[in-house]
Amino acid sequence: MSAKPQPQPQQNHLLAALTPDVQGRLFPYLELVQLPLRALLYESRRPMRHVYFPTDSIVSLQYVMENGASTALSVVGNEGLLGITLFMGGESTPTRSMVQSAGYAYRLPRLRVKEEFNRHGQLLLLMLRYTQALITQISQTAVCNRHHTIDQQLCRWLLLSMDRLSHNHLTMTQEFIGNMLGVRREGVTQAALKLQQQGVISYARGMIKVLDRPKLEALSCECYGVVKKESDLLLNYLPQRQVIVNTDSIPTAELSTIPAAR
Amino acid sequence: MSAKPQPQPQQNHLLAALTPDVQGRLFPYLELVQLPLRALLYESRRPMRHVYFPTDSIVSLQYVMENGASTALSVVGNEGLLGITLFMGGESTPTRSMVQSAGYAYRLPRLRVKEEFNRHGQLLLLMLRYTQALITQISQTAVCNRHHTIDQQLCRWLLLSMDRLSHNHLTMTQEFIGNMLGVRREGVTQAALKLQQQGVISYARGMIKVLDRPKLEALSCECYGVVKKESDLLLNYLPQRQVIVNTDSIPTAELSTIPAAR
DNA sequence: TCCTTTCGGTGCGGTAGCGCGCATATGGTG
DNA sequence: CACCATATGCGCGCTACCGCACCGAAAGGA
Repeated sequence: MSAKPQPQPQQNHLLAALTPDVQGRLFPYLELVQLPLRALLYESRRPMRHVYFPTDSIVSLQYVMENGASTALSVVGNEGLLGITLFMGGESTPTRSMVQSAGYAYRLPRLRVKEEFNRHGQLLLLMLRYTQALITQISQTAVCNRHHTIDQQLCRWLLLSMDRLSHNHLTMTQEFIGNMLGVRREGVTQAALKLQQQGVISYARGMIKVLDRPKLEALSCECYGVVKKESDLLLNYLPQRQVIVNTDSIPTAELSTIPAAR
Repeated sequence: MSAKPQPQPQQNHLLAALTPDVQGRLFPYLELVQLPLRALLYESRRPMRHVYFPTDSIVSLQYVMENGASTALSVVGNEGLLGITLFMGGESTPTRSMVQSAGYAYRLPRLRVKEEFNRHGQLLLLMLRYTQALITQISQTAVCNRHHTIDQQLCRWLLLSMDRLSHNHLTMTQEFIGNMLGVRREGVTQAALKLQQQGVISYARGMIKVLDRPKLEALSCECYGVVKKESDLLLNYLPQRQVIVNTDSIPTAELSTIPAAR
């Protein structure tokens, strides 16, 4: 957060994969927004106004139960987008989207998306493909929740998050990870301890560094591999063009934020 | 299975919701197939040739792990269709689809679906809406797997299955349900015993009867309600036309079957 | 500098669900 | 009618995880 980043639409793989003509139509309407940690892009059952394309932020989809406990269903970064409901035909979902790693995203008003969608072109195809990958990820979360230990799930979570970042460290507390996985903080502590003792990660007060990624993958359950493989298969785009865009004074999206994790 | 059923395309809600012109284009290509218990419509990572529209059968999507254990991700009956991957842009998925309650389904060759899909009309919209409902169901499975007891999950499962049948009895053993929920058979036995003692269900050797549905709903976790509500919201179609079609000597789809549950 | 808040580490009793082994009933088949 | 495969019931020890309570250390604000 110290050095000014230089977000550009093409950092998002979906935006980058569009052909110039589609980009020409859409990019003028893109709005760059800053996403602080814990901000909510969508709340459960509230109308959705934009579709978000993360560049260097990570957002997770979660379901919040009646008693307040939550579970993350998937992780979305620069490989994807948020707001699939808008083009799938609904207006809201029972899930919410929370920023899990601060950063930037471009967003497009609902109307523009629907407009472009109705042209039945490239954007439609891309979005559907991405939705398919998302379904795989949610499915695998279900499987993992049923069959695997917290240790394995932590590995999966770290890997999924790392894949969406350009560096090897994550800013999140164990309490936070517990909320994501839907387990106790103490459970995460135990799992993290084991990983640290094995030299796979190191951490301190909300900063986690991955030291040995191959080992992390080995310790993870098959779920990570399945999701990764399927995503790569589905989202194997054209090579991405590089465009340099310098930006300044980017607004923070007017979003509600989760207080402190209780 | 004693009395000959009279399947008709309109028993499937999605087919019924199509306007006559679309029906006119598609129905000539519909093929009625019989789906025996435990038949596999799709196997993991195998090419998919048809889209299936169940009339009175129930099919579940499941993921099979490397060690052979499985978990159901969702239940599909006459409210939906199987093979969303075909129009989402993939050719296969890591999940398989297994018949959970024998019956009939109409199927459409892949090519016809894609053709109609490319017209970007009603079928596209319907399918996307259904996909959204399916995502909700899979998500809720993930939540349920994490947070709820076997007792609650059994209730959810029974309710989801009942909603897709026109009668109040299910033909499935506890062993089978265990495979679906990804839990031990003994766990299901315990849960079923409790339900029977409370007079909510009665069962014997693979035949389960639901005696007190309201109580079943009360004993279920919130997951069932969320899925139901969201589906009703998304799939709230036009009133369905009734057409009587008499059929005879319906072929069984050439499908592989799971041996006996081990 | 002090004080408060946050983060991570630990221990303890309780429980849901697992793996396993075995007993019993029952419906279908020969 | 006899038999057998199948479906269900039950007990036992074990493990992963939970809820709770408490601690110390580090970070950060005043």
